[in-house]
Amino acid sequence: MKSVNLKELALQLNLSISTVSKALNDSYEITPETKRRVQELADALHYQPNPYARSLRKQKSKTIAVIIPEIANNFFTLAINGIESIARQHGYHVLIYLTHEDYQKEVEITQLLQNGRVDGVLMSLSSNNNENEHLYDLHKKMLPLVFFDRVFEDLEAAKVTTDDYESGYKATAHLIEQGCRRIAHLAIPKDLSIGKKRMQGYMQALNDHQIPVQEDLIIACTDNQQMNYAFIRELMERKDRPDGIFASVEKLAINTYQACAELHIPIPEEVKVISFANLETAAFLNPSLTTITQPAFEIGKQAASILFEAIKMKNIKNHYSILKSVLIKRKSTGC
Amino acid sequence: MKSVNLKELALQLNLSISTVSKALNDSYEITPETKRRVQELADALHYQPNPYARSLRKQKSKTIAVIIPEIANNFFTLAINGIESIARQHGYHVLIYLTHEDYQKEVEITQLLQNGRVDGVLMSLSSNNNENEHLYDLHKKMLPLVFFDRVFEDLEAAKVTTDDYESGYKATAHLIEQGCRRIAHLAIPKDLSIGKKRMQGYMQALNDHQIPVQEDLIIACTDNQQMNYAFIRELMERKDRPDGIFASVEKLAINTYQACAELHIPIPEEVKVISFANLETAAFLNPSLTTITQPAFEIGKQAASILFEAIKMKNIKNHYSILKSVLIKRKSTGC
DNA sequence: CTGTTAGCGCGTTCAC
DNA sequence: GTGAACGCGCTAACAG
Repeated sequence: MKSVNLKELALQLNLSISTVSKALNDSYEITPETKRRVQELADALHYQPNPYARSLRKQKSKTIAVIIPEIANNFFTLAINGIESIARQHGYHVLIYLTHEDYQKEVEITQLLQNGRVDGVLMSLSSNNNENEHLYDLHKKMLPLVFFDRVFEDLEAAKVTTDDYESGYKATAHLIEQGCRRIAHLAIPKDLSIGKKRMQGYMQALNDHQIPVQEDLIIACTDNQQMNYAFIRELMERKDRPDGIFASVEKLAINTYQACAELHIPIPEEVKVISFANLETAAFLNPSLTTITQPAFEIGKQAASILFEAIKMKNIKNHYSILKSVLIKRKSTGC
Repeated sequence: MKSVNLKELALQLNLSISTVSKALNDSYEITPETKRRVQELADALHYQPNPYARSLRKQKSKTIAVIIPEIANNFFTLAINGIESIARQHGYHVLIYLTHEDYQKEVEITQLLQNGRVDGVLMSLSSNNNENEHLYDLHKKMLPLVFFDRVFEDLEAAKVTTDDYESGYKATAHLIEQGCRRIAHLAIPKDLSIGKKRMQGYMQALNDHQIPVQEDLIIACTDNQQMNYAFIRELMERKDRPDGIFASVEKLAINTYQACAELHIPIPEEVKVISFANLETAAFLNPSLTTITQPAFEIGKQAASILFEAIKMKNIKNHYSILKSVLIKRKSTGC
């Protein structure tokens, strides 16, 4: 507990506290010889400046916050990976907060960060997002803020996403090329930016191929996996069930596989599936699964880089970066 | 940036700073009426105490650190989930650090935490762990420290794990009951506590069933997935290939499935696989996969709870909690 | 019941 | 080139 501080060093060196401080900060007004003496003792005693005293004095915390809806999600874990690596590079620390898709928690968390605890915030929105006053509050505090993946379009802030509209379009077009005509979309909430865009891509692709959009083929999924599963199973039990499925997140693809297995519907012979998926696992679900892989790690890195730039420049950025996803077709290796 | 502070409140209320402070901290020596007035203005101005000033004064940071080897790993994401929920419950903040299985990074990170930045540390060790001086250093600082999953046995500290020995034993015994006689073990490094214990369980089960241990059926895997895959493929290409596989982590099971698919070896007809796995995904890899599911969320919660107890009591605990894993057998639903 | 004072550890004037 | 003094914002001890 009793850690060495400047006072302790000053005492042992017969110097004043401020001299020691300057020496350690390599001030030009200190003799090289003195610097050496100070540095030597500091090393010997393993001196480390108290981060909170320093933060108080410099009004800088060397800490950023990452707010995400959930963590048991490959996209977010990869993104955190990227964020952490950039943060470490800048000598920054990373606080993590989970909203569990709960709007109330999201509000609470943003309020925790209004008091200078962090120098900047990286954020991916939860669904159930009706009001957004808490985001405007953050913005008013002039706290650098970068959205990634699930962004809030209305706010002047930096945003980093993947090409969700384009991916949704390509995914749907791919199924159409495969001969599918009754393509279902397992959709995530429309109040999420990514949900909306993926849906728009889906719709546009159908339109461009003169296939009418059927409302009953669009399944509005939520974070309740059991309900999702029930909906999907119901969908596959219909007489006029879809011949193609565009799943907007990996979990929904997994649910689909399970439902089809239980109903003895062979994939991909009778139903073709394409899904967003970011780690190898999905590829092994069924070697025939076509996946759309997002550059999650890159997104994390880029979002963090933009944040640090904003912190350094003390201004709020208003970029909109869109990174490309990759559509990976796999050959079925049989069973 | 300019945030309201006690001084500001005191000024507007014609009170002294300390009175305002006491009022907000609900001190018994302040009149209810004054408390109300203070609280009212504080609410109106959205006053929030500066966390760093408070930390400096109270020598408490309300922050803990979580150090883990990697995050793209279902066990750790679930554990973080548990940790975060308990931390929030205690009004604590969570800093996250990734070692990427790199010993040097682990040392650097532990050094970052020696200066009072955090009130306690939750840690799961990286492999390549030869020396452990950095852990003794942490311990000497009297910083509450709780290991989870990958623990360091030699240190007097709290440790929370699953029943890895028992799980390894049961997994192997299960394969033996299924008729397997040539059982391979895809092992993680022995310098990890969990690797050692799972291996011991494997060996003991073989011994108890009079099956000789064959060194060439024990594959020493690392965090290099490509090499792991090469080893596994080589294993399955042998004429006398194993009829059962005990994978010590989920990724190795996935590698096995891929190798078998490429070599046209049917699972589970010719090779039976059992693996540690903590999220639903693995179950859908192949419905026949038997999994050992660890209570990762519970481990995170329990580790965090013990840590907070230690922080509160200002003493170092020396528990050793072992939580039970669950072996889940699934029926093959065919293909 | 309220105010004055001191100091947590550090960095930054400003004298000397 | 060095040191004394102040303040970042807050809490705690002591007066009154």
